[in-house]
Amino acid sequence: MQRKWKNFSQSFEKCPMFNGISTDEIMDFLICSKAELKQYSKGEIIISQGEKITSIGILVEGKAEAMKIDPHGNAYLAAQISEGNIFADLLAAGEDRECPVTVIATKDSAACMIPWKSVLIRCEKNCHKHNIILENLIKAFSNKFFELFSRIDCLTARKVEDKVLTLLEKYRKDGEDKIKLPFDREGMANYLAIDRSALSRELSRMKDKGIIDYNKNEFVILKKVNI
Amino acid sequence: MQRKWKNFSQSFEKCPMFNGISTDEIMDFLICSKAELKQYSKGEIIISQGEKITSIGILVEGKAEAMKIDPHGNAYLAAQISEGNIFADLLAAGEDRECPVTVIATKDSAACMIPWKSVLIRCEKNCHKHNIILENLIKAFSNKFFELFSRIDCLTARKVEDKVLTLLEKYRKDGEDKIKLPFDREGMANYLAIDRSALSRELSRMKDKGIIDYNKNEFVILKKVNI
DNA sequence: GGTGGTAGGTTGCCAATGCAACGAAAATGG
DNA sequence: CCATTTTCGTTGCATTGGCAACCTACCACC
Repeated sequence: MQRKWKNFSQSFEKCPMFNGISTDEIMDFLICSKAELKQYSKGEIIISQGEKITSIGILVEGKAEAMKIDPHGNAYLAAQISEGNIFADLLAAGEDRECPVTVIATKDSAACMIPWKSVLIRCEKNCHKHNIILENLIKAFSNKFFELFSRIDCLTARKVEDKVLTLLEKYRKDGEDKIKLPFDREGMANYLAIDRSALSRELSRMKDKGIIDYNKNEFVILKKVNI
Repeated sequence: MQRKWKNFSQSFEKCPMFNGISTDEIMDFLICSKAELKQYSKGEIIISQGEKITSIGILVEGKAEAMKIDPHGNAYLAAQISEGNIFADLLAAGEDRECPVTVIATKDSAACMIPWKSVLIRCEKNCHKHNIILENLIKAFSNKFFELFSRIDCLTARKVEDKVLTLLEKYRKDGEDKIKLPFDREGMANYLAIDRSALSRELSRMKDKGIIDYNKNEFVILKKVNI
């Protein structure tokens, strides 16, 4: 039984949920919490939009994407899920909520599904690692929340220029001039909910005006517009 | 000691954090968790942008607003906090995170500040109500998360018409035609990050085109545009 | 080296929408 | 019940940005 989890120990170790937990303790927890292993072929649906989920998932192998269908029927990318990422966590932790996205495996994948109840309820052995895991999870919730929150800052700016500057500020590391974004242009445009060509145009304009400089996905803010 | 909390029992009772907990048990919890009462005059700052907070707050009296300063120095409203609302919860539950907003009392107010550590750590008495409170809080986290998530759906629509329709769908209750929004026009425009007059214009247009009907903040979707 | 594919810059066009200003209607306060 | 304030709709104007089409540079693969 424990064997199957061992194969994926690397994924578990990089999962923020298990920060500060030894590999052996992780294995103990997985057994104690009655986690299940599910496997998916490339293209297979892991969770459908509208479905109700009571287990949190950890992607232990492969890659997946959360797609959202808008009212016009267009599908667009809501999130990428890589090895070691947690998914469906806030969904399972909520009360009887429908999944707002469809999660699809983009490679052959495996996921570890952990019943939310067994995360929440202390196991009989009262293992104190259990507490740390819950605490880690809650921190992950907080991070996900503030990630959305800061995206909203970008989205509520009324002009492309302001959206870009807000985005750059968000990714600026203290003391560093270079800002490296984790997007290509199309990803950046999607994140900001604007047209790719309009973004390109505006970036050029901002470079001409001397507000920013950039090369591929590395940016520098030259001129503080305001504070 | 317990006296001071009694004055605010109504606020605690409507706080989702204490769902299913009796008033007496709430009082026990507040003492056990070393909660503190803080009072603020109208206009006083409760939390400053950039501050780090380790206690979650419950507004037990008055009213407050979370204001955000954008890069141009404009302040805008990020959230309203009424009696019985929890605030700074995801902030305190995160790790060492700076508050992204400034919280200001808009009336003379009182807040109960509960150290996050004492929510997370089981008290020595191992009171099982403690678990329910934590579970309630996590559900509240989930709700706040999905609230943001669905706002992003509205914000990422490229046209005002789509933003409006997405918003209406979000507030539509199953089986009811009338959709009542908790905004005035200006609030609605802010939520959707568009100009108020542009919203008014578009609403009129949509009424003319027979897509929706409305009266004040009550709306009806007449024509399904798509699915 | 050639070839096909992809990412990203450019541009023209025009509809969408931000902005400002105004007026009407409704709500509030005395 | 009147006066004041607030909310909401309307409109003209200038700007913005979505869309489509095209081009270039770069990369991978043969």
